[in-house]
Formats: sequence, C-alpha cells, structure tokens
Amino acid sequence: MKADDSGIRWGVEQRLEFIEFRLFWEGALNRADITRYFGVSVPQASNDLSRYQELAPNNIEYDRSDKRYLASKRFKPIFLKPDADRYLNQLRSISDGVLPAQQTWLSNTPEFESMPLPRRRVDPAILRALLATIREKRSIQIHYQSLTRADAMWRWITPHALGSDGFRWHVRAFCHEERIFKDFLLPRFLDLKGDAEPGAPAEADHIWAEHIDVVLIPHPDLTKGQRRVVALDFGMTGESIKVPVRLALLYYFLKRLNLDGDAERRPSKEQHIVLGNKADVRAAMKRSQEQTPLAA
Amino acid sequence: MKADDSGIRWGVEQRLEFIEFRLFWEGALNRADITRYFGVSVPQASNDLSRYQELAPNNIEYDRSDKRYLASKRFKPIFLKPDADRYLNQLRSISDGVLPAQQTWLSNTPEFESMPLPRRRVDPAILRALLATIREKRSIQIHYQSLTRADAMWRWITPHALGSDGFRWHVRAFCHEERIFKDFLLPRFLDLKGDAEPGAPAEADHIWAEHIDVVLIPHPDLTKGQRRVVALDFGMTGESIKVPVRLALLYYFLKRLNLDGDAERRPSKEQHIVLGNKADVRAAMKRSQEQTPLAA
DNA sequence: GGGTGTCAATATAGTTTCTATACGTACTTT
DNA sequence: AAAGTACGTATAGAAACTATATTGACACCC
Repeated sequence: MKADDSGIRWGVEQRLEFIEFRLFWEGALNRADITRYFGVSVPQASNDLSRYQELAPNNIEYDRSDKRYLASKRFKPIFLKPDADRYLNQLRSISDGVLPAQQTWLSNTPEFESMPLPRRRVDPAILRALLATIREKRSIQIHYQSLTRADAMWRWITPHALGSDGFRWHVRAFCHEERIFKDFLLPRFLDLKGDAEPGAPAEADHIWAEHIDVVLIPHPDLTKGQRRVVALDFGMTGESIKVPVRLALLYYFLKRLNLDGDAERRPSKEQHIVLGNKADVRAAMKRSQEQTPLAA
Repeated sequence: MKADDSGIRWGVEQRLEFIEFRLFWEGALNRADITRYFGVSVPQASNDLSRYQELAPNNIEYDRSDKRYLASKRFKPIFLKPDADRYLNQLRSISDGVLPAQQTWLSNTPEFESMPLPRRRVDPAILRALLATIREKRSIQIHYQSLTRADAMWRWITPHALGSDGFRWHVRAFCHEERIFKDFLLPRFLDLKGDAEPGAPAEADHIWAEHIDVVLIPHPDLTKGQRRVVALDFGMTGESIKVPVRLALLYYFLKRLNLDGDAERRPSKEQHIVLGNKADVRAAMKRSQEQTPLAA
C-alpha cells in the first residue's frame, strides 16, 4: 500500500490535476505544456495524458487538426473543485507582481489587470526575525520609522500576531516604552536586533482578542431593487449581514468601507452600505482607542 | 541527461524546496512534515533530509532533544529566493478563505488576520464560460443584475478582458445594446447562454487600452519628516511616484485612494497623498466617462 | 500535389526513485 | 528501568521515468 490515499504518487497526481486544471480553465492543453512545467520527458507526458483519458474518458479529446487536447462538452472535473475566486486571486497576485506567472498553472489567460497600488516591499529578513520572535514568545528591539516622529528610533516590542488592513501588513505588538499594544507597519521596519524576555503576554492584548459583530445593511436611500442587488453583492441573508471584526482591525474596516463618518449622508450611488448597529460599533470603536498602559 | 535543468526530478526538487521554505520561515521541520505533505514514505523523507544536508550543510542541523531539524544560525537559502510579500499574500489568501491552509507550505504561523470583507463568491461555471468567450473572440448573452435596473435582464456582450478594483473582478465587455464598452461585475452574473459573432474588436476599447501616468505626492500639510515616511511607504523616488493606470481603472484608483474629491482638503493625518498632476488626471477621468456609442 | 515540419502514439531497454519492511540508536517521559 | 518517539540505515522489489527510435496524421508552402 502507498502512503498516499489515492494510490498514486504525489508527482503523478499533480500532473493529472494540472491536466484537469488546464482543461477546465483554458479549455485545452498540449503534451508540451506538461513537459515544460514539470520537466518530464515527452513519452511521460504522453503517458500522463492517456492515463487521464482512462480515468476521465468523458472529459478529454484530441483534436487532430488543432494538435491539442480539448475539454469535452460535458467536462466533469474529478481531481479538483474549480474555484473562481481562487483563479481570480491568482490573477491578482500576478498583477500585483507578487507571484511570477510561470509559477502558476495559468498560461492562456485573457488580458487582465488589477488596480495598481504602489507599496514598498517588506524585507524578508525582517519578517523572518519577527516570526521567530513571535514563535518563541520573546521581545525584540526594532528600528522603526513612525509617522509621528521625524526620525526613526529604536524601541523594544513584544510582537504576537500579524494583521492586515487589506493592503498592508502590520505586526501587533506590545510597546515596552508606552506599555500598550500597537500596530507596527512592516514596511516601516528599518532594522532589528536583540532578544529579551517578553514585556507582556499575548492574552493581555484584549483589543486584538475581542471581536464585535458589525451589522451591514444596504443604504436606506436605495430603491427596493437596488437594495436587493447590494444585499446579493455582500452575501446578505435578508437585508443584513453580520461581520465579526477584531477591535484591533475595526478602524481599518470602517475606513475601508467608508463607514467611519456618516455613511447615510453620502450619496447612495457611491456608498452602497451603512451600519445596522451604529451605536454598538461606535462604542466598540471608542473602546479600541482607549488603551490604558499596563502597570510595570 | 534529465529533462530538468537542475538534474533533479521535479518531485524531489519540490521537496527540497519545501524543506528550505520551512527552515526559512518556520525555523524547523520534521520528517513527518514531509511524509504528510507529499505522501512519501518515511525512509524517503529521511533520504530527502540527508540530501538537503549534503547540498546545504551549513543550513540545517538536527536537534536530538527537540527531535526536529532546525535552521542553522547562518542559514543561506539555495533553492528559493525568500519573498516576504509572497508569504504575506498567502496569509491573506488563507484569511480570505480563498486558499486552504493545508495547500500552502505554511503550518506554524503566528496568529494572523486580514481585514474581513464580505463578498459574494463568483460561480466557476460562469467565469469559465466568459474566459472561453474571450479566448474565442465571440459574444455571449448574459443574465446580468445591474444596480440601475430593478430586475436582471438578458443582453449580448462581447467580453475581452478582466479587471479588478482590488476587491471585485469585472469583465470588460462591449455591450451590444448600448454599443459601448462597460464593466460587468462577475458576482452579478446570474446566467449565460448562446454564442455569436463579436459585436466589436478588443482594439476598439480605447478606454481600456489607454493609460495615464498618475503622479502621487505626499500631502502638502505633512511635515518634512512625515513626507519622507509617506514617500517611503509608497516607494517614491524623491517625493513623487508615477503610477501608470488604465483609463478603465482610473475611477476605481482615485476612489480607493480617496483622490476623487479634494484630497488636499482632507486632514493629512488620514489622507497621506494627493495628486501631483491633478489637471491631467481630471482630464483623463473625463475622457474615460465620455464614451460615444459605436456606429452600427 | 508532394516535400517539410510539427505534434502525438507506441515500444524497448535501462536507470532512478520510491516503498515496504526490519532493525538499531538517541533521547525523553513516566 | 521501561516505554515511547523520532531518526538512521539497509535490502529487495516495484513503480516511475528517461533516452531513443519509429510511425502516423495533419497543416503549410512553394
């Protein structure tokens, strides 16, 4: 018996999945596609294709004039569950320059582009050191460039988690100087050094641990039909959706969705949703900003 | 000679890269990690580890008491170029629910969370049909729910590209009815049918093809030190950066960066950047909205 | 309309990789 | 001291893969 559940080796399974992926999303593939991506010999690629044909005879057929294998009319994937959001996520990664197209299984895509957003890249050595510090529950001294002070300064922090506002990642950490938990944007780390006992345990970061259910509803000025569309856009059941948000991410969440001000005042054409539990959210927002320094 | 450049088979190379990945980002790994992920036998995993040790003796050492292989102090990756943004991108994909954690090479991550954004998922069958239509340069009839009309309606479009505002993907297509190119949000597609000659060639979509260089500069109200930080955040050289943006994505770009109104009027604490070439951008924006229907 | 190039199928022999199994070692835990 | 765990090594045999060569179908091009 093989260690693998399927009885097929990992490499083979990957190639069969690759064949199916190409057939599903691009409608066709070549023997050469397989040899190029996996570096196998031509006969081996032939072998994989006939193997796939045996396993899924209704999925694939060879077009002699096109000299390519085509997906049949009633194609039914057996190796993968097609996921459009995953496909699109790959497109975005390529467009953002974070994933080389060659390393994906995509080759024959249409023209595409994700809205460009210039951002400084994060230094891998710095992220690596932060991850190690979090893992080992230690503290570290960082050379950090904050927006409030002109010059970067050295300070001790005890990091415990990573958070993102959708664009940029920050590390959630206890600042030894101010004795509170704060967000430190990864691109603003200039250097790191040292290693010491932690300044506070991760559990002490209540703002990070606590969640609030933000209720979103369609903008009241929208017509009934429009409200239905917006409800669908956001996956609402009925005409509202509850989104659990960490207090530590609530500021970013409200800002991103333009819910930090009076969303109802903005024209419904631009602002599709408003808060359903404004008072609760405002209260939570206030709580998230009122941190009292830990006693030393 | 092998087909592979490295002389090592694809499967083996993947495992060696896996070992290195774990050592770099997580600092340690097990024989069991390899057998679990790749489904190879225990001796094979041992073999891979000793092979890696041979190839990179200074990178790895076995900790007998920990019963794990640890990355050495002066670890130097030889199989992969570590990329922090790629690592973080994987975290985001996991957090967004678009990538199962098991399918990544990550296992021992810190706590993390990317800001949640509720969105309707895209139907893979619909995306697949659209991709095929674009590939074959055909037109298709779509059942589309727009925001402006209460009920979804059927209409013919000729799609030619995919675009994203950073959150949602749309297809860029020629609308046969209005005879102009428009964006159709993928989550709003309800159904598809038919197949016909195209209504217009992709080249006719000038708004898609044309780019404008948007110049971003730090908010003038910021102090000198703050401007420097913002410049770093956005990867500016000097104190400005030129971002080439398709006219078809310009609206989303300005809206996302809060540059659609008078950015200078907003408090610099919230609004870090403003436009450096406002007049050009406004003109381009106007152009992107003034589409005249194609003659029939 | 026949030469030429391309891509796929098939066959054979030899090599590499991998599995299954078994046994031994070092260290930790109870 | 005994049990448990993770790693290492060795062996035989199975599976996967390569290199090479031959054949066939089709498109393209003077």
